[in-house]
Amino acid sequence: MLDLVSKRWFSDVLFCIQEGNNRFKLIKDDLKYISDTILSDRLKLLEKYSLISRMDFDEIPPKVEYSLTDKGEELSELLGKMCEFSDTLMGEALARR
Amino acid sequence: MLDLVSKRWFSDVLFCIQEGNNRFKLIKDDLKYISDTILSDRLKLLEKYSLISRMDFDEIPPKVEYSLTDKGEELSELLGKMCEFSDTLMGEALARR
DNA sequence: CGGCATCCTTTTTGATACTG
DNA sequence: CAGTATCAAAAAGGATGCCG
Repeated sequence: MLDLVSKRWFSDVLFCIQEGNNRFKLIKDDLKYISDTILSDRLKLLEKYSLISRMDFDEIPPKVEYSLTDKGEELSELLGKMCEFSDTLMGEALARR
Repeated sequence: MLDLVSKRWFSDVLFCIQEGNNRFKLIKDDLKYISDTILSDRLKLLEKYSLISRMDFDEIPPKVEYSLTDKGEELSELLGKMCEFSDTLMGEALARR
């Protein structure tokens, strides 16, 4: 799990979907500097561990929608806590300089 | 923070110290495959963010003891929760194969 | 639009030897 | 004992071009 969330962009993609960016392009545009390769990989990982679900409409041009599963929401909350914790930590580390 | 915990051995070292391995060599022996370089680096990071405290006895041969700070304990708990969560996730992912 | 394959760059990790 | 310095290896990330 730690290996997972520690991957660059992983949490970003998760949070991004949570905020309603449910299409490949939407996520890509929202995150700006993520590459196709990485976004694709992270989506697969998220799906592999049932953190998101992938809905393919089988249309041309392709249309695919992503959404968080309950587990995804749960993880998102945990990560949120880590981020809060992180903020206080980093704040103090900065103040100490 | 995520960048931090995602580094290889980072959480291992944290947990290891929590379990009472308070010396460089003890940690190294307990984790077996960690290199000096990495252990040294992780200890510095942990100290930098006040997750552990480093007590140097200024003896020869050198004697240094590490222990978790309150923040370290807090992080350790959060990581514990992530691991629990992870276990159920991975279990299910395995069961699905 | 939603990707994958290829190739290249950057970052991280690790092995070894050495020091106070 | 508790590290550091140096260098080599591996992993991760990214740019580009292409496809159904």
